Amino acid sequence: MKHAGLAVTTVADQAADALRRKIMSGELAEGFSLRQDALAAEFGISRIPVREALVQLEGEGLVKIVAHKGAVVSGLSLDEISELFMLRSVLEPLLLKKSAPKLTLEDYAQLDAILAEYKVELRAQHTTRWGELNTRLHDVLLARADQPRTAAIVATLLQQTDRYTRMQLSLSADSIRQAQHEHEELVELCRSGDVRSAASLLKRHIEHASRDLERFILSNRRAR
Amino acid sequence: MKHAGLAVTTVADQAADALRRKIMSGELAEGFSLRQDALAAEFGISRIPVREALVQLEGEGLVKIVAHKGAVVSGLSLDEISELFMLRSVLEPLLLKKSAPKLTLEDYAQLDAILAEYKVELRAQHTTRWGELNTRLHDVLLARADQPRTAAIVATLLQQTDRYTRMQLSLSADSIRQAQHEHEELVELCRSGDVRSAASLLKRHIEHASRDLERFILSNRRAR
DNA sequence: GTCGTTCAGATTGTATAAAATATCCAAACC
DNA sequence: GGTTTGGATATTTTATACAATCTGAACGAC
Repeated sequence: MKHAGLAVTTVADQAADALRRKIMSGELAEGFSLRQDALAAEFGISRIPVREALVQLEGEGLVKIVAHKGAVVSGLSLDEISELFMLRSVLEPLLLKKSAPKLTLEDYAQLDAILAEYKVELRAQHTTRWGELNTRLHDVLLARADQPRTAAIVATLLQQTDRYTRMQLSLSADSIRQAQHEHEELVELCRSGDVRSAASLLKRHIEHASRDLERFILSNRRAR
Repeated sequence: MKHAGLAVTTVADQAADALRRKIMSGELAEGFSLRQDALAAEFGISRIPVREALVQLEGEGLVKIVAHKGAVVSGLSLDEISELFMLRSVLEPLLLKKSAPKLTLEDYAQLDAILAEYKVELRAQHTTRWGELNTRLHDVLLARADQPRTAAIVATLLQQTDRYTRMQLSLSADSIRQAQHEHEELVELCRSGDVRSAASLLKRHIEHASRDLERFILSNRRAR
């Protein structure tokens, strides 16, 4: 994935990274209008790299550009969110089956570290960090599958669902504990070599998260 | 899908469409270096819309941009091609299951028309048209699934595999007939309401095409 | 002879300025 | 009163001009 690269070379990429972070963190909410000159002024750059950044992000589904009208932070409908989770529930187990047997000791060390930090941050209520850790965990688990295109798609899906997962986690302590528990079990199953069980747990884990989130959104919508 | 829109509003989008067509038709081969000012001169426009077109196409996986080096038509390795077909074999049956029951009489009329034209063009050796018909058939079959994100992903996959499918079809009369036969059976199964069989045939159809293509590429590679 | 360096040429990336387009509000018309 | 047409404003889109970066080859040192 592009934004995983450490040395960002062009201003447009830097702007894309900055915007991506702001959108994913929720600092820029759904439907927020992204005016080019405002962004250019904010970053201290010209509008052309801003435009390119927006085009990039549109490809990732984070913003929507309408010709001669402007760009807005794209919001997902409940149906779309469910669909993205459905896709994850299909694709991630597929990757896990190929990736799990190839995980190295370093990978497991990383996974353990993530799980540990997750546990710590649980008390601190660092919602932004949760999302990062969540995404990172899935990334590491699936990284060894050696299927770059699938991995890229899954990464985009994770990116798009991340916002909503975080929103939900920040308001439901139960969901957090549940996710943490499932993550630990998942890593343990992979370590023990039980790939089939791990894959099916991963599928259930994603479906579970999806159902939770749907319920959360529906109840929240009524409340408004 | 963006390039399905009829009224293209911006020059950048027009350039993207033109480039897309040229790449998919094979007029611009793998690895071909896309110089910005050359393209700008060719289209009679400035370089900025050319740049945006390239960024868009990069998001679709058709070109690869390296900062300060340039853009090239992206070529796929055999592994990547196989991976894309694998993804199609997973996602397309999923869509078909949801789409098939909702297909209208108009849809079937369209499908029949495509099959009929395919049969005619078979004799005429119009390879470019084959690819279009092939993609269109899959598109129509899956259109009613009402899962826009999945459909978008599949559309991109079709787009990227199309080049290679066409290359193979143009050199193997057997493959063409095989595909035609499977397509006809597929439509028939959908019409009869046997969704499960249709989905599994579709999966086999894609896997079959993939195996054929792999063999073709391998033998061709040795020949060089 | 091989390696490192420097410099010219070409190409991409960015900034500034001009053109095209959509939105909004008021005035005229039915 | 409601609808529509016109122009003013804001925003995007494109073009031109300039700066930064890379590539490749010639040159010299070891």
